[in-house]
Amino acid sequence: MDKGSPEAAWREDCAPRRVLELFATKWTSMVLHTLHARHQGAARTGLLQRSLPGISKKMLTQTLRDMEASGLISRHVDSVVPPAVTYRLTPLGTRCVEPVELLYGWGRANADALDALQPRPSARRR
Amino acid sequence: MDKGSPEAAWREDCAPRRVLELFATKWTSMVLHTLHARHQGAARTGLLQRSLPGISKKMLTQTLRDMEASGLISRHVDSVVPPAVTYRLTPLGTRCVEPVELLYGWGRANADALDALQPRPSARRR
DNA sequence: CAGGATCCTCCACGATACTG
DNA sequence: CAGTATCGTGGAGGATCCTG
Repeated sequence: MDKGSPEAAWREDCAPRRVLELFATKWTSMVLHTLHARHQGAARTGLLQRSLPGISKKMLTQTLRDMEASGLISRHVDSVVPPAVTYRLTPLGTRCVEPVELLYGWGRANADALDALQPRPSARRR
Repeated sequence: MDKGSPEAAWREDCAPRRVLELFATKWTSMVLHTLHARHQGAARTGLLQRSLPGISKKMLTQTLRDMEASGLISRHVDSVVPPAVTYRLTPLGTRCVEPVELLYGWGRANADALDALQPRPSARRR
């Protein structure tokens, strides 16, 4: 592990940085939060989609795929006839939930302050 | 689109959700981390850019603007002749650092597991 | 029900050049 | 040094149809 860079900051491919980039997606953190806070760490695809207003089936699947590849969740195919797929938080993912929940809680705690400041998240001047 | 579903989950415009979307950007979390962990909560523009390999001047400014609008940081113009602008974490921003640092720490702690799982962050197969 | 395959839109992001 | 303006691009993200 070469950490000798004086001022060179963290390399672009270091693990923490890749983690932060993992969450630089629209749905990753919200899927994680929903899975944990609303479904005790396990839920089927349809339920997840219903729990995430606005997400498209494509993005749900894609996000779940990425999270699975990152070891945050695991995929379980229960049945066969009408496919019943359940996603569960892995131990790794469960440990990762804590920071996200803190961020979420921070948002709730400061909702008023945030509402007062931000007129609209997407309303950027043109 | 029918709104007001009974189990419609969290509304799309609730504060926590907007917070998570705030961090669904490439640089927000990294600017926050850098500002806190490497510069004790205050740094000038140039230093920030040098601390964030790969960021463009445009994105730096834009990210800083958004963070300022969200109350995470404050902007201080020190001099006049050669502009010397310093950005500082606000109390709000400082409290927000904790979750991000946890996420960052989680990445460091599980770097090996993450490296083993993820072949390449940008190499998405379809 | 889960999710692949397609097509398309739009904006996040980057490179460059310019101002004060 | 800090910031803006402009332009171009990739790819995230959405809608729709189709499969087992």
